[in-house]
Amino acid sequence: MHCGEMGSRWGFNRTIGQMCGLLIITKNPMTANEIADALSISRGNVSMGIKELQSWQLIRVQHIPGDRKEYYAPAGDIWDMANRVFEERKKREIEPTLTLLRDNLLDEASNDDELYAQKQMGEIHNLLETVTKWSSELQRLTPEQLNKLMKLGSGIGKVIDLKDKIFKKE
Amino acid sequence: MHCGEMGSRWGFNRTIGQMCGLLIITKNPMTANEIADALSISRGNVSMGIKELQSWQLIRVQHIPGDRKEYYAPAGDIWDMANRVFEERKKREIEPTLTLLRDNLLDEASNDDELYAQKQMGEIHNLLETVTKWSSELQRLTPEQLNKLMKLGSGIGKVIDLKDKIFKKE
DNA sequence: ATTTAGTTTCTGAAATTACTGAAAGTTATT
DNA sequence: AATAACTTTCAGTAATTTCAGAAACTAAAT
Repeated sequence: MHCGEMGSRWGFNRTIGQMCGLLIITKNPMTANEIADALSISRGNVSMGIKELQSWQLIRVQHIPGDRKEYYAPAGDIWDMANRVFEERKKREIEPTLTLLRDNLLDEASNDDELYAQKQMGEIHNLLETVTKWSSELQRLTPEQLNKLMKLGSGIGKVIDLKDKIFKKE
Repeated sequence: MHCGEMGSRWGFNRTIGQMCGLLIITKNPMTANEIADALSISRGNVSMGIKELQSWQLIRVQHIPGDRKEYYAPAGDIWDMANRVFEERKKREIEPTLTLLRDNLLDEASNDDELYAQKQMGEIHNLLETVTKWSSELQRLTPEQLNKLMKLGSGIGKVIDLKDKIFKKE
Protein backbone atom coordinates (compact mmCIF):
# COMPACT_ATOMS: atom_id res chain seq x y z
CA MET A 1 0.00 0.00 0.00
CA HIS A 2 2.80 2.39 0.81
CA CYS A 3 4.31 1.79 -2.61
CA GLY A 4 0.97 2.85 -4.01
CA GLU A 5 0.94 6.09 -2.10
CA MET A 6 4.51 6.80 -3.14
CA GLY A 7 3.98 5.57 -6.69
CA SER A 8 3.22 8.89 -8.26
CA ARG A 9 6.15 10.56 -6.57
CA TRP A 10 8.40 7.94 -8.07
CA GLY A 11 7.17 8.52 -11.59
CA PHE A 12 4.31 6.07 -12.08
CA ASN A 13 0.84 5.80 -10.63
CA ARG A 14 -0.71 4.21 -7.59
CA THR A 15 -1.59 0.83 -9.04
CA ILE A 16 1.72 0.44 -10.77
CA GLY A 17 3.56 1.31 -7.60
CA GLN A 18 1.62 -1.34 -5.74
CA MET A 19 2.30 -3.93 -8.38
CA CYS A 20 5.98 -3.23 -8.28
CA GLY A 21 6.11 -3.38 -4.50
CA LEU A 22 4.15 -6.61 -4.46
CA LEU A 23 6.44 -8.32 -6.92
CA ILE A 24 9.48 -7.24 -5.00
CA ILE A 25 8.45 -8.60 -1.65
CA THR A 26 6.89 -11.77 -3.02
CA LYS A 27 9.27 -14.68 -3.17
CA ASN A 28 7.83 -16.47 -6.16
CA PRO A 29 6.92 -15.04 -9.53
CA MET A 30 3.22 -14.22 -9.87
CA THR A 31 0.66 -14.47 -12.64
CA ALA A 32 -1.33 -11.47 -13.75
CA ASN A 33 -4.42 -12.93 -12.11
CA GLU A 34 -2.67 -13.41 -8.81
CA ILE A 35 -1.58 -9.80 -8.91
CA ALA A 36 -5.11 -8.62 -9.67
CA ASP A 37 -6.49 -10.67 -6.78
CA ALA A 38 -3.81 -9.64 -4.34
CA LEU A 39 -4.40 -5.94 -4.99
CA SER A 40 -8.13 -6.10 -5.79
CA ILE A 41 -7.80 -4.42 -9.12
CA SER A 42 -9.10 -5.37 -12.53
CA ARG A 43 -7.33 -7.80 -14.78
CA GLY A 44 -7.13 -5.19 -17.52
CA ASN A 45 -5.45 -2.75 -15.23
CA VAL A 46 -2.83 -5.32 -14.35
CA SER A 47 -2.12 -5.84 -18.01
CA MET A 48 -1.51 -2.13 -18.52
CA GLY A 49 0.63 -1.96 -15.42
CA ILE A 50 2.77 -4.82 -16.61
CA LYS A 51 3.36 -3.07 -19.89
CA GLU A 52 4.42 0.08 -18.09
CA LEU A 53 6.71 -1.72 -15.67
CA GLN A 54 8.31 -3.52 -18.56
CA SER A 55 8.93 -0.22 -20.31
CA TRP A 56 10.84 0.81 -17.18
CA GLN A 57 12.59 -2.56 -17.36
CA LEU A 58 11.61 -3.28 -13.78
CA ILE A 59 9.98 -6.65 -14.27
CA ARG A 60 10.46 -9.60 -16.57
CA VAL A 61 8.35 -12.54 -17.68
CA GLN A 62 9.16 -16.00 -16.56
CA HIS A 63 7.71 -19.14 -18.07
CA ILE A 64 7.21 -22.21 -16.00
CA PRO A 65 7.55 -25.41 -18.06
CA GLY A 66 4.24 -27.10 -18.66
CA ASP A 67 2.34 -24.01 -17.57
CA ARG A 68 0.94 -21.67 -20.14
CA LYS A 69 0.54 -18.67 -17.88
CA GLU A 70 3.04 -15.88 -17.81
CA TYR A 71 4.73 -15.33 -14.50
CA TYR A 72 6.22 -11.99 -13.55
CA ALA A 73 9.18 -11.24 -11.32
CA PRO A 74 11.39 -8.25 -10.60
CA ALA A 75 14.14 -7.77 -13.18
CA GLY A 76 17.40 -7.79 -11.26
CA ASP A 77 18.18 -6.89 -7.70
CA ILE A 78 17.18 -3.79 -5.79
CA TRP A 79 20.21 -1.85 -6.90
CA ASP A 80 19.54 -2.63 -10.56
CA MET A 81 15.97 -1.51 -10.24
CA ALA A 82 16.85 1.75 -8.51
CA ASN A 83 19.32 2.43 -11.25
CA ARG A 84 16.73 1.92 -13.93
CA VAL A 85 14.26 4.22 -12.23
CA PHE A 86 16.97 6.81 -11.95
CA GLU A 87 17.94 6.52 -15.61
CA GLU A 88 14.37 6.63 -16.79
CA ARG A 89 13.66 9.71 -14.75
CA LYS A 90 16.78 11.39 -16.04
CA LYS A 91 15.47 10.76 -19.52
CA ARG A 92 12.08 12.25 -18.70
CA GLU A 93 13.02 15.06 -16.39
CA ILE A 94 16.33 16.33 -17.61
CA GLU A 95 17.01 15.48 -21.21
CA PRO A 96 14.07 17.33 -22.81
CA THR A 97 15.03 20.45 -20.92
CA LEU A 98 18.64 20.14 -21.93
CA THR A 99 17.63 19.96 -25.57
CA LEU A 100 15.39 23.00 -25.29
CA LEU A 101 18.03 25.03 -23.54
CA ARG A 102 20.61 24.20 -26.16
CA ASP A 103 18.27 25.40 -28.89
CA ASN A 104 17.54 28.60 -27.04
CA LEU A 105 21.15 29.37 -26.41
CA LEU A 106 21.79 29.35 -30.14
CA ASP A 107 19.50 32.34 -30.68
CA GLU A 108 21.04 35.76 -30.70
CA ALA A 109 19.83 37.94 -27.82
CA SER A 110 18.50 41.22 -29.12
CA ASN A 111 18.30 43.22 -25.92
CA ASP A 112 19.32 43.39 -22.32
CA ASP A 113 16.46 41.34 -20.96
CA GLU A 114 17.04 38.56 -23.42
CA LEU A 115 20.68 38.60 -22.58
CA TYR A 116 19.87 38.09 -18.94
CA ALA A 117 17.43 35.30 -19.75
CA GLN A 118 20.11 33.57 -21.78
CA LYS A 119 22.64 33.94 -19.02
CA GLN A 120 20.27 32.20 -16.65
CA MET A 121 19.45 29.48 -19.14
CA GLY A 122 23.15 28.96 -19.61
CA GLU A 123 23.53 28.40 -15.89
CA ILE A 124 20.79 25.82 -15.86
CA HIS A 125 22.26 24.13 -18.88
CA ASN A 126 25.65 23.84 -17.23
CA LEU A 127 24.17 22.47 -14.06
CA LEU A 128 22.10 19.84 -15.78
CA GLU A 129 24.92 18.81 -18.01
CA THR A 130 27.30 18.42 -15.12
CA VAL A 131 24.80 16.32 -13.22
CA THR A 132 24.04 13.99 -16.11
CA LYS A 133 27.65 13.51 -17.00
CA TRP A 134 28.61 12.82 -13.43
CA SER A 135 25.80 10.37 -12.84
CA SER A 136 26.52 8.35 -15.93
CA GLU A 137 30.15 8.17 -15.01
CA LEU A 138 29.32 6.92 -11.56
CA GLN A 139 27.55 4.04 -13.22
CA ARG A 140 30.73 3.08 -14.94
CA LEU A 141 32.41 2.27 -11.63
CA THR A 142 32.54 -1.28 -10.39
CA PRO A 143 30.14 -1.97 -7.51
CA GLU A 144 33.20 -2.36 -5.35
CA GLN A 145 34.60 1.06 -6.19
CA LEU A 146 31.18 2.55 -5.74
CA ASN A 147 30.88 1.03 -2.34
CA LYS A 148 34.21 2.45 -1.29
CA LEU A 149 33.23 5.82 -2.60
CA MET A 150 29.99 5.82 -0.62
CA LYS A 151 31.73 4.79 2.55
CA LEU A 152 34.19 7.59 2.03
CA GLY A 153 31.41 10.14 2.35
CA SER A 154 32.60 13.68 2.72
CA GLY A 155 36.06 12.25 3.29
CA ILE A 156 36.14 12.41 -0.47
CA GLY A 157 37.08 16.06 -0.03
CA LYS A 158 40.36 15.12 1.56
CA VAL A 159 41.14 12.59 -1.13
CA ILE A 160 40.60 15.21 -3.81
CA ASP A 161 42.90 17.64 -2.05
CA LEU A 162 45.46 14.89 -1.72
CA LYS A 163 45.27 14.01 -5.37
CA ASP A 164 45.71 17.70 -6.17
CA LYS A 165 48.83 17.90 -4.13
CA ILE A 166 50.38 14.84 -5.70
CA PHE A 167 49.74 15.90 -9.26
CA LYS A 168 50.27 19.60 -8.72
CA LYS A 169 52.93 19.80 -11.37
CA GLU A 170 50.83 18.43 -14.23
CA MET B 1 6.08 27.21 -21.44
CA HIS B 2 8.54 24.38 -21.35
CA CYS B 3 8.85 24.79 -17.59
CA GLY B 4 5.11 24.30 -17.47
CA GLU B 5 5.21 21.07 -19.40
CA MET B 6 8.04 19.82 -17.23
CA GLY B 7 6.51 21.18 -14.03
CA SER B 8 4.74 18.05 -12.93
CA ARG B 9 7.76 15.89 -13.59
CA TRP B 10 9.76 18.14 -11.34
CA GLY B 11 7.34 17.82 -8.45
CA PHE B 12 4.90 20.68 -8.86
CA ASN B 13 2.24 21.50 -11.46
CA ARG B 14 2.12 23.28 -14.77
CA THR B 15 1.33 26.76 -13.54
CA ILE B 16 3.84 26.61 -10.76
CA GLY B 17 6.51 25.43 -13.14
CA GLN B 18 5.77 28.36 -15.43
CA MET B 19 5.89 30.82 -12.59
CA CYS B 20 9.22 29.53 -11.46
CA GLY B 21 10.68 29.62 -14.96
CA LEU B 22 9.39 33.13 -15.53
CA LEU B 23 10.92 34.45 -12.34
CA ILE B 24 14.24 32.87 -13.16
CA ILE B 25 14.64 34.35 -16.60
CA THR B 26 13.24 37.76 -15.69
CA LYS B 27 15.82 40.23 -14.57
CA ASN B 28 13.71 42.28 -12.18
CA PRO B 29 11.47 41.04 -9.39
CA MET B 30 7.80 40.84 -10.37
CA THR B 31 4.50 41.51 -8.64
CA ALA B 32 1.79 38.89 -8.41
CA ASN B 33 -0.25 40.78 -10.96
CA GLU B 34 2.59 40.98 -13.42
CA ILE B 35 3.01 37.24 -13.12
CA ALA B 36 -0.69 36.67 -13.69
CA ASP B 37 -0.65 38.87 -16.78
CA ALA B 38 2.52 37.43 -18.21
CA LEU B 39 1.20 33.90 -17.99
CA SER B 40 -2.50 34.67 -18.51
CA ILE B 41 -3.60 32.91 -15.37
CA SER B 42 -5.86 34.04 -12.57
CA ARG B 43 -4.64 36.17 -9.73
CA GLY B 44 -5.82 33.53 -7.22
CA ASN B 45 -3.83 30.88 -8.95
CA VAL B 46 -0.71 33.00 -8.72
CA SER B 47 -1.27 33.40 -5.03
CA MET B 48 -1.41 29.65 -4.50
CA GLY B 49 1.61 29.18 -6.66
CA ILE B 50 3.59 31.68 -4.67
CA LYS B 51 2.73 29.86 -1.49
CA GLU B 52 3.87 26.58 -2.96
CA LEU B 53 7.10 27.99 -4.36
CA GLN B 54 7.84 29.53 -1.00
CA SER B 55 7.33 26.17 0.66
CA TRP B 56 10.03 24.85 -1.66
CA GLN B 57 12.10 27.89 -0.73
CA LEU B 58 12.55 28.73 -4.38
CA ILE B 59 11.37 32.31 -4.31
CA ARG B 60 11.50 35.17 -1.86
CA VAL B 61 9.59 38.40 -1.37
CA GLN B 62 11.25 41.69 -1.97
CA HIS B 63 9.87 45.02 -0.89
CA ILE B 64 10.61 48.11 -2.86
CA PRO B 65 10.72 51.24 -0.65
CA GLY B 66 7.72 53.46 -1.18
CA ASP B 67 5.84 50.71 -3.00
CA ARG B 68 3.23 48.72 -1.21
CA LYS B 69 3.25 45.76 -3.53
CA GLU B 70 5.17 42.59 -2.88
CA TYR B 71 7.76 41.73 -5.46
CA TYR B 72 8.96 38.18 -6.01
CA ALA B 73 12.35 36.95 -7.13
CA PRO B 74 14.19 33.64 -7.20
CA ALA B 75 15.81 32.77 -3.87
CA GLY B 76 19.47 32.25 -4.59
CA ASP B 77 21.29 31.20 -7.72
CA ILE B 78 20.55 28.26 -9.96
CA TRP B 79 22.70 25.88 -7.99
CA ASP B 80 20.95 26.83 -4.75
CA MET B 81 17.57 26.27 -6.29
CA ALA B 82 18.48 22.90 -7.74
CA ASN B 83 19.76 21.90 -4.35
CA ARG B 84 16.49 22.85 -2.70
CA VAL B 85 14.44 20.94 -5.22
CA PHE B 86 16.66 17.97 -4.66
CA GLU B 87 16.37 18.20 -0.88
CA GLU B 88 12.65 18.68 -0.98
CA ARG B 89 12.18 15.69 -3.20
CA LYS B 90 14.37 13.60 -0.99
CA LYS B 91 12.07 14.54 1.85
CA ARG B 92 8.96 13.60 -0.10
CA GLU B 93 10.17 10.60 -2.03
CA ILE B 94 12.62 8.88 0.22
CA GLU B 95 12.14 9.74 3.85
CA PRO B 96 8.58 8.47 4.29
CA THR B 97 9.61 5.17 2.78
CA LEU B 98 12.64 4.93 4.98
CA THR B 99 10.48 5.40 8.05
CA LEU B 100 8.01 2.78 6.96
CA LEU B 101 10.72 0.28 6.18
CA ARG B 102 12.34 0.78 9.54
CA ASP B 103 9.05 0.09 11.29
CA ASN B 104 8.48 -3.01 9.26
CA LEU B 105 11.91 -4.39 9.89
CA LEU B 106 11.24 -4.30 13.61
CA ASP B 107 8.42 -6.85 13.30
CA GLU B 108 9.27 -10.45 13.80
CA ALA B 109 8.79 -12.52 10.65
CA SER B 110 6.57 -15.50 11.36
CA ASN B 111 7.15 -17.57 8.25
CA ASP B 112 9.30 -18.03 5.23
CA ASP B 113 7.45 -15.59 3.00
CA GLU B 114 7.61 -12.84 5.55
CA LEU B 115 11.27 -13.51 6.01
CA TYR B 116 11.83 -13.03 2.32
CA ALA B 117 9.79 -9.84 2.28
CA GLN B 118 11.85 -8.51 5.11
CA LYS B 119 15.07 -9.40 3.38
CA GLN B 120 13.98 -7.39 0.37
CA MET B 121 12.82 -4.49 2.47
CA GLY B 122 16.18 -4.57 4.19
CA GLU B 123 17.88 -4.22 0.83
CA ILE B 124 15.79 -1.23 -0.09
CA HIS B 125 16.41 0.30 3.28
CA ASN B 126 20.16 -0.02 2.86
CA LEU B 127 20.09 1.44 -0.59
CA LEU B 128 18.03 4.44 0.38
CA GLU B 129 20.07 5.06 3.45
CA THR B 130 23.32 4.93 1.54
CA VAL B 131 22.01 7.34 -1.04
CA THR B 132 20.73 9.87 1.47
CA LYS B 133 23.85 9.76 3.53
CA TRP B 134 26.07 10.16 0.52
CA SER B 135 24.07 13.02 -0.92
CA SER B 136 24.05 14.97 2.30
CA GLU B 137 27.77 14.50 2.66
CA LEU B 138 28.37 15.76 -0.83
CA GLN B 139 26.69 18.95 0.22
CA ARG B 140 29.24 19.40 2.90
CA LEU B 141 31.99 19.83 0.32
CA THR B 142 33.02 23.31 -0.72
CA PRO B 143 31.72 24.31 -4.15
CA GLU B 144 35.30 24.20 -5.31
CA GLN B 145 35.88 20.63 -4.20
CA LEU B 146 32.56 19.64 -5.66
CA ASN B 147 33.50 21.16 -8.95
CA LYS B 148 36.78 19.29 -9.05
CA LEU B 149 34.96 16.10 -8.21
CA MET B 150 32.49 16.57 -11.03
CA LYS B 151 35.21 17.35 -13.51
CA LEU B 152 37.01 14.23 -12.45
CA GLY B 153 34.26 12.11 -13.91
CA SER B 154 35.08 8.47 -14.19
CA GLY B 155 38.64 9.34 -13.23
CA ILE B 156 37.17 9.06 -9.76
CA GLY B 157 37.72 5.32 -10.03
CA LYS B 158 41.45 5.80 -10.36
CA VAL B 159 41.54 8.21 -7.45
CA ILE B 160 39.83 5.68 -5.23
CA ASP B 161 42.28 3.00 -6.23
CA LEU B 162 45.11 5.44 -5.57
CA LYS B 163 43.86 6.24 -2.13
CA ASP B 164 43.60 2.50 -1.46
CA LYS B 165 47.17 1.93 -2.45
CA ILE B 166 48.51 4.72 -0.31
CA PHE B 167 46.64 3.70 2.81
CA LYS B 168 46.91 -0.02 2.23
CA LYS B 169 48.58 -0.62 5.55
CA GLU B 170 45.90 0.95 7.72
C1' DA C 1 -13.73 54.88 10.83
C1' DT C 2 -13.62 54.56 5.83
C1' DT C 3 -11.56 53.88 1.78
C1' DT C 4 -8.27 51.89 -1.02
C1' DA C 5 -4.63 48.72 -2.63
C1' DG C 6 -3.32 44.83 -2.09
C1' DT C 7 -3.24 39.39 -0.71
C1' DT C 8 -5.41 34.91 0.49
C1' DT C 9 -8.89 31.41 0.66
C1' DC C 10 -12.33 28.66 -1.17
C1' DT C 11 -16.01 26.69 -4.30
C1' DG C 12 -17.40 24.50 -8.05
C1' DA C 13 -16.32 23.83 -13.07
C1' DA C 14 -13.06 21.92 -16.45
C1' DA C 15 -9.38 19.09 -17.68
C1' DT C 16 -6.69 15.29 -16.90
C1' DT C 17 -5.64 10.78 -15.43
C1' DA C 18 -6.70 6.14 -13.82
C1' DC C 19 -9.72 2.10 -13.76
C1' DT C 20 -13.15 -1.37 -14.94
C1' DG C 21 -15.26 -4.81 -17.55
C1' DA C 22 -16.40 -6.45 -21.82
C1' DA C 23 -14.83 -7.54 -26.31
C1' DA C 24 -11.12 -8.77 -29.30
C1' DG C 25 -6.81 -10.93 -29.88
C1' DT C 26 -3.32 -14.67 -29.39
C1' DT C 27 -1.43 -19.13 -29.02
C1' DA C 28 -1.26 -23.95 -27.54
C1' DT C 29 -3.88 -28.18 -27.58
C1' DT C 30 -6.96 -31.47 -29.33
C1' DA D 1 -10.38 -26.26 -37.61
C1' DA D 2 -12.34 -25.86 -33.08
C1' DT D 3 -11.76 -25.18 -28.44
C1' DA D 4 -9.66 -23.69 -24.37
C1' DA D 5 -6.57 -20.88 -21.66
C1' DC D 6 -4.73 -16.95 -21.48
C1' DT D 7 -3.52 -11.81 -22.62
C1' DT D 8 -4.37 -7.18 -24.52
C1' DT D 9 -7.05 -3.36 -26.00
C1' DC D 10 -10.38 0.04 -25.58
C1' DA D 11 -14.68 2.75 -24.63
C1' DG D 12 -16.90 4.62 -21.07
C1' DT D 13 -16.93 5.86 -16.19
C1' DA D 14 -14.92 7.28 -11.89
C1' DA D 15 -11.56 9.75 -9.31
C1' DT D 16 -8.29 13.22 -8.94
C1' DT D 17 -6.09 17.41 -9.96
C1' DT D 18 -5.93 22.02 -11.55
C1' DC D 19 -7.81 26.39 -12.13
C1' DA D 20 -10.70 30.80 -12.42
C1' DG D 21 -13.16 34.04 -10.17
C1' DA D 22 -15.74 35.65 -6.37
C1' DA D 23 -15.68 36.59 -1.58
C1' DA D 24 -13.12 37.30 2.54
C1' DC D 25 -9.37 39.15 4.60
C1' DT D 26 -5.41 42.63 5.90
C1' DA D 27 -3.20 46.66 6.43
C1' DA D 28 -1.86 51.39 4.95
C1' DA D 29 -3.58 55.97 3.99
C1' DT D 30 -6.81 59.45 4.60
